[in-house]
Amino acid sequence: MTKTALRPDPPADFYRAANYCAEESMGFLMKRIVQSVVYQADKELDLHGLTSAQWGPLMRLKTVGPATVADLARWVQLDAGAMTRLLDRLEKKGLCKRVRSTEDRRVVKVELTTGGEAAIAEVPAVLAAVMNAHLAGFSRAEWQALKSYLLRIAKTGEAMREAG
Amino acid sequence: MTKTALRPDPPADFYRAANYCAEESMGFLMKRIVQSVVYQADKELDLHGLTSAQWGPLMRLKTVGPATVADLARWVQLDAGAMTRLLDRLEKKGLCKRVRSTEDRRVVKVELTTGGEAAIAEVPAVLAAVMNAHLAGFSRAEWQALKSYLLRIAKTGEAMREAG
DNA sequence: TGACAATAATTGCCTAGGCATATACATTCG
DNA sequence: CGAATGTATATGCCTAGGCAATTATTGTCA
Repeated sequence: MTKTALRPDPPADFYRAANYCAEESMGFLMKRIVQSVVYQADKELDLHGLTSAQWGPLMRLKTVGPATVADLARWVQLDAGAMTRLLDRLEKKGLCKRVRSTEDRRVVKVELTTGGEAAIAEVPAVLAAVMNAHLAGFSRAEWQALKSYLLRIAKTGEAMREAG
Repeated sequence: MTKTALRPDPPADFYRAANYCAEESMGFLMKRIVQSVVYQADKELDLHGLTSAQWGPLMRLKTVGPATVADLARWVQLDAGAMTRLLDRLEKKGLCKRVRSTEDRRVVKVELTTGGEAAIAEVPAVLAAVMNAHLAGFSRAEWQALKSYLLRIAKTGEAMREAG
């Protein structure tokens, strides 16, 4: 590793305590946007019997195949205990099933059932539509810029969490 | 109103159902970022006895003065019932107090107490610091661009909600 | 081997939010 | 005036997440 890799960029100095205004805050705006996106997506997907908390893990299973409880919890940034109970609800609905691993009998592999596959069939289309709707008026270049900003911030946040 | 004001921009077509990828999704990234910001802010503010749900309404009271339950609920995008209970907890801690209005005896004005003022004293500094830390490496121009993107998306989302 | 630490999942207890409903008050309209 | 309707807040019931402790299993090391 080089010196620059070890030294991340210093914090910015855009926001000041003295004149802090929520409406101009990146966090505040993003929270509103996320709420709006979730609300719109939920409105569509409720019809398929899925809540906003539930399609995340199912989609993950669809893309990466069977996964452990811990994997899924990390993916949706959820407490392991909460994930256990979320899987209880999903399993009760027959959307996934738990299989105790034979190599390591501590771990449980979670698999998507055919019912689960059917349940999330519409999810990508709904998410794409909701996202596109929120980006009305954006040029492709603006969208790319936005995405790169978000990726950078997410990465910085992740580094902060790892550093403690 | 002009014709253009009546016709909002059509949805974008950046995301497609067929190759939808969560990691590239605006919503997914923003959710992660918000979680990171809230986590970092909470870590600091827990020391002052405040949770992430609690400083929002208190800050609102600080900036706009006494407000009604409905006002506060709208501000933090919360159910009115949830806000009632949140205020119960805040009042029990002595951070705010409810005053039944005399003009309209249905409404309750919520006021910040001196204890509440003290509790949120550090909030703007903490939020500014957390936000700045997440924006490490950003130029002022990039930050401005990001803010304008977020404002546009938030506005579009709000319009969608109003339109139903 | 056997004690001990580490890891995966689960469970209990707490706070917390959404939705429907209840209660109290206000406004409107016949 | 008085019934109907609307509005502000509060309450009950449900789902849901964070944290700490528990259980079962695996790995480590003297």
